[in-house]
Amino acid sequence: MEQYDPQAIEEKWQRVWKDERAFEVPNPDPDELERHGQKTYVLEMLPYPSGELHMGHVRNYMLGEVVAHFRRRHGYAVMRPMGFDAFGLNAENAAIQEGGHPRDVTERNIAAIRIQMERMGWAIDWSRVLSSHEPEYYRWTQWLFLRFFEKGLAYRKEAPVKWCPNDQTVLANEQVIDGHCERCGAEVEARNLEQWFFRITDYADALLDEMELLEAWPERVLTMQRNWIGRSEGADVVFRIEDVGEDVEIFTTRPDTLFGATFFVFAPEHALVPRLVAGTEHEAEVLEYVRRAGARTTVEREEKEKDGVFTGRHATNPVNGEQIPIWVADYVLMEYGTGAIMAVPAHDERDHAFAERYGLEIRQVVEPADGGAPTEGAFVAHTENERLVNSGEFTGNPAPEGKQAIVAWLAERELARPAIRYRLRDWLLSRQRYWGAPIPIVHCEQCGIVPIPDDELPVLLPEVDDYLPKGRSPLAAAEDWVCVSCPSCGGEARRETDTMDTFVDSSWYFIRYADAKNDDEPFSRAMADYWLPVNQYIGGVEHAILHLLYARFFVKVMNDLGLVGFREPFARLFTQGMLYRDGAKMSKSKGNVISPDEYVERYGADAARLYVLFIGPVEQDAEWQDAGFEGIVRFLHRLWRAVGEHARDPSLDPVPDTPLSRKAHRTIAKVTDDIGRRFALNTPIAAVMELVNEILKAPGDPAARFAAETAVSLIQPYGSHIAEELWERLGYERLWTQPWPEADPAFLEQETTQVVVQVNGRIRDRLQVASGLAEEELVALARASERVQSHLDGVETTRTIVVPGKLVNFVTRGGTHGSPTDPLLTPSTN
RNA sequence: GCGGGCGUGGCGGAACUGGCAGACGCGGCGGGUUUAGGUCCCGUUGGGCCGUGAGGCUCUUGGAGGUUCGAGUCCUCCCGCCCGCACCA
Repeated sequence: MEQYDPQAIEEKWQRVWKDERAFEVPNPDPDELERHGQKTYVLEMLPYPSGELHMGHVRNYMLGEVVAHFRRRHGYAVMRPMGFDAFGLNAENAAIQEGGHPRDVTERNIAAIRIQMERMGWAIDWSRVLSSHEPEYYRWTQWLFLRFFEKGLAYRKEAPVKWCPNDQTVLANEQVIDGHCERCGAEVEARNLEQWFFRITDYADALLDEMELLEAWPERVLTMQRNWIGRSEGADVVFRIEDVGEDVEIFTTRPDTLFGATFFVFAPEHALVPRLVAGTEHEAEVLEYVRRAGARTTVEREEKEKDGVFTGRHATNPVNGEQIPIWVADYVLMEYGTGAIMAVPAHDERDHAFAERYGLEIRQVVEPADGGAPTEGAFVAHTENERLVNSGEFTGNPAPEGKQAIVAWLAERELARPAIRYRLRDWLLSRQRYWGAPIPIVHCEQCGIVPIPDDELPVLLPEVDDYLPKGRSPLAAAEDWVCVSCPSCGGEARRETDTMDTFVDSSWYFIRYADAKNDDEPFSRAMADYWLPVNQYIGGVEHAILHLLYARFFVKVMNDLGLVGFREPFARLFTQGMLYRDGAKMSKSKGNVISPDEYVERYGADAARLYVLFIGPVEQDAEWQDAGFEGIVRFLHRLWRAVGEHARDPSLDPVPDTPLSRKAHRTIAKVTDDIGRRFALNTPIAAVMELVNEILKAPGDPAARFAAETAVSLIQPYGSHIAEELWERLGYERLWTQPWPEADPAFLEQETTQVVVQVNGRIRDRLQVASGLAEEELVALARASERVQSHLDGVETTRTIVVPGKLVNFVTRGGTHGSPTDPLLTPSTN
């Protein structure tokens, strides 16, 4: 048999798959959905076409590849589509760097990635391919925006927003990490701007509660989303400021500590602050403080020691009428709650630090239920069981009851009500950038904000000479495009010039795949409901609170609008680990990417396909190591040789019972369990390596051909080309359509098994014994062993543990620290 | 600080429900093929001690305890690393 030539066979099979449309899955006839067989939807997150694929991508897509092949060969119709997240800053910045028009650069990148993907031989249904920058796609993104707008779920308002001075655009809260732009790392600035928002906060509870509908999501991702949504239960409480005749609401999660509120704090940005001090001796000092605080960045505010300034005013604590001093301090944030707090220095670390610094009263009002002497002026952390002290008529109550009682008491006087607050903010979706879907809105002097009628969609992205970011949308420069007549009154109007955040595009693409060619609607509900929710979604954990939260929100809204019949987009989520190199995440900006191209060119796609999975557990990060790659290349050569040596052997039926046929069946069982149940994709490769090694060591085994066929069949999801070629050389056709092999239990059961014999838990011998041997006989055999004898000589056996088919353990008097028990033979509990 | 994860040979990792620790691969060592190097093939490979030898004993999964006949696996405490969240009232 000739040498293994990956280039030749890979080209050959890729052509066959293309010609035969091997991985295209047509949609069923809408009237015959029930008669359709089993189907499944496997999806990996779509790439940004901001460059070419690197090995990190290859690893990601190999996950879906193996799952898709595995399920297809289990008889499922598998939809596994692919697309390109083509709009947005990633692609646009790549275009700016390369110096071309974003469309040209993006489309060039898409073409290059598609070639790479086809060269990897991935079983993708290319008939459903989509790209979010195409009018055929973003037309429906705009259409969906309008549905949201009609329901009041997309709205425009002026608000303090995060501005990235480098990317020259506003950002969503989710895109700000530690005060820095998620994309470019520049420190973000606060600005007051009129922007478009999605009302995701209306869905905060649904996003939390409906996590129960998810079949399998990593706990880590759910936790991140829970933290991000940040639901807190407590109460809004009114503090009256008599001096200026104002009632101010604050939010607290601990209304039971109201008796410990010894001062009151406003955020510097709070609108009431200037009025509070107007004309007083404190005015200059307070306004100066407010000015300085405004100049500080979020990061500076956090890192410095807490400071603030007294206003000279007092607020009334509603529970006891006490007049407490009002301060202004920038550790209180305008963005959360009401921008004002009651300070309870005895039980809040931040308030405590502040009180210590300025000599304010610290009054303990809760204590652990099991007593403990209260220390004057100390910070007392909250505990599981605590009760109120120094709290008037509420003293002695356990904290939870005290909380309710105090709120109820205040509510009767209209001074408080139960309240729930979220950390989650509405999703800021408008961007002052060129490369995105235009927001389909016009601004009319007469009618205000007017949506573009559906039949005028898409609103095409205009051509402009200069698409570089300027701080206002480059679309504004396309004067002809901007000036339109109002769809409502026909008068003069101007188009909205902001574009949509690219996360809008990717919040519904997974439904479009189900009906990708539909020109009349974004997708037919029948097809969407047929394929979705996605059975297995695969992607990086970096999208835990951006894409994955937005997509869930979109689906809930679409469900409420009657567009789809499901509430969650992704039933099962798998987050794969990152591929590192030189200790850093592989990324273009760090310059440490490894392109699959040179490896594919030299060793073939199959070697790369296997190696990215063999490197370690897919859910864990992995460090790229060139050295290990050689091992996979050698294995493929061994596989080629092992199968070649037996390709002309007769195919025996039934397969003889030999060591090799047994090994083959054990391998089937392991690989099937690893892929199907455990989602362990590295160990199946090791198992097939073992099988191949044994074939090479036992050339005369009459089941060698069967073992070789098995190895080929099991490695097919990984090394699809070599497997297909060898399958053909074995005299068969189209392995990708063949049923997955089944392990025959008769071959799994060994005639003899190895039993470990221990004395006091230490291994003294290993015995080959007949399977299913009675316990008594097994013990007798074990006891008869010479090596065991030497350890049992002259000592009394107090106990004998038997695990059938596995182990015998003799326990002797004084042999272990455990207490000896009477019966000579103790049946094992496991 | 809170939440999640991880810690196993020289390296990547295996051991899924407590039952042979180190599968598989890399690297190393020895040998074969080769004019030579590389490739390729075969063998071997956790540490220590004893034995001329076959072999035997013993230690070992970040550390210390515990449960158990038996612990990498379960429990408690500690150490280290990674990730996420964090003046959220």
